[in-house]
Amino acid sequence: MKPEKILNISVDCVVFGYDVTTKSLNVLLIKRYLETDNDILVDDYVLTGYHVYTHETLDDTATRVLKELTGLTNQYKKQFKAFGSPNRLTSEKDLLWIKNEEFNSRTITVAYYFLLKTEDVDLDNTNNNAKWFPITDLPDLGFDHEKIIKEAYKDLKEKCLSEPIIFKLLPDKFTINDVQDLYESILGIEIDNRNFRRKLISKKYIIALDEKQVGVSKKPAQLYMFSKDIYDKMFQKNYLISM
Amino acid sequence: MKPEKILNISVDCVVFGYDVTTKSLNVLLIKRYLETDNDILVDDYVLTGYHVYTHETLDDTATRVLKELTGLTNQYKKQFKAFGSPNRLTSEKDLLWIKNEEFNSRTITVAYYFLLKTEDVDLDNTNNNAKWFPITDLPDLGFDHEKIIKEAYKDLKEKCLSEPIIFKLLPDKFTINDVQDLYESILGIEIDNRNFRRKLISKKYIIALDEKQVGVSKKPAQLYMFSKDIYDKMFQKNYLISM
DNA sequence: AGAATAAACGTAAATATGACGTTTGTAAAT
DNA sequence: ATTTACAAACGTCATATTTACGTTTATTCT
Repeated sequence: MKPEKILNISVDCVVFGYDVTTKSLNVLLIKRYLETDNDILVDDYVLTGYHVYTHETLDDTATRVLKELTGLTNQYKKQFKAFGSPNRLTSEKDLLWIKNEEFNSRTITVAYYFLLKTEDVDLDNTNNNAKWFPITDLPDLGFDHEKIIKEAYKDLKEKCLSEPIIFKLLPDKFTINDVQDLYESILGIEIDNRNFRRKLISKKYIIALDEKQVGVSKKPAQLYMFSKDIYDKMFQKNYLISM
Repeated sequence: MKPEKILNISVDCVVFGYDVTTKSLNVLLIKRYLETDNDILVDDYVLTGYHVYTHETLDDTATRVLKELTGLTNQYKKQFKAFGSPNRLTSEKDLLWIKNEEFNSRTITVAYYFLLKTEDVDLDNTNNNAKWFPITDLPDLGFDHEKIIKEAYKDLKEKCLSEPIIFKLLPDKFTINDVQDLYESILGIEIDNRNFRRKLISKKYIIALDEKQVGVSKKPAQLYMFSKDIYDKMFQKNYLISM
């Protein structure tokens, strides 16, 4: 009962970043481009990913990918799914590209997503042609990366309803409306501001700071922070059966 | 940027089965045994898993594993995590076993869990020495399979709070108390029967049948079924932000 | 000083939850 | 045939949460 052929494993990373000013949930993608004398053969975007070294854990590989892409470490990451359909990479474009990169069988990938602030990434300092795209307006994507992004997004949607991971996407100091805007961006829904406000402020782990927004042209909003310590202490998760 | 060494991939499956009569959530495990003339070298249990063929998807592999283990197809399955630490398989027992089976590098595994009814599995018809163990009383486990089972269980606990997957573990016709017992088994909590009853019956997708239990020595309980159709139709999931 | 506007607060009805006590229907025992 | 045992099934009330709105306040800009 041996496999017919040895398989190759890589880790692909969906990097989510939230831009507070434009209120846009973005994905970081890198440009793929290949041309002959008179033809553009490949011109689209892909996720970053590397092959897994045998001496490292899958988490290590993901961390390495993010480091090389953004220079960042210690960002929230989650392994959300492995993709391994045998015909993942059969489009002409992808085969061309794989030859070009001298890979020979990039079949199975373990996918992670990262949550960070767009402002923490200095795109000019990355060697890759990396660029942010709103999750609602993705470009042409290579391989099966559109599918991978969709699945990551789906997982993020679910996860942000049961855990306070949303704060990983926000600056340390934020307004109530920032949080609401982010929820609305992720879930694609509208939320009543008055009710949302009341509910969020009532949480013990949402701490009002002695600070307000500066440089805004209207009434400046109160700034808050998220206390992971307090959240962890009251960690008796809401085990209500809601179906 | 090539990997130092080609990696091998397998799929391991955690098969959960619920036994309505004993009210026990069980895991199906297979016996691992190896001895020399005067020594027992390996004597424990493991999950079933196979290597991934290049022509099949990961889902296919999982389906194949379940089929060969139980004869069943079309059971609920979920890919919940990939495990790939480089030192997963370093215990003496495991190395011995791997040599014995002529595997040479079983390093990365994509793990699935299945949900089914214990009554659907005919253990006498399986060639493997398969046996059910209560999740609360697992035997000695080989490889890193205890960790994998724990993660599967954790995922199941979370999942059953947000989706009606619990009915995959129950017979088509069940009583309200069956459902409560199962929730209690999975979550390890006690639930007030009167409140649970009220809540469950109020769901439109829980259909009262024109049938009652037979062969019980007390007041026979009303039987119900779960309507996936109705559930799917009212699929506007409870997008409440509960943190 | 006044206008404009986002931030922040308030209220009342409807719904859901949590913690209990009570009644009912059936099989088995007498 | 009546009684008994017992799980199934129903009921109630106080409290908490949600939903759906209207109103006030603080600040910047003109």
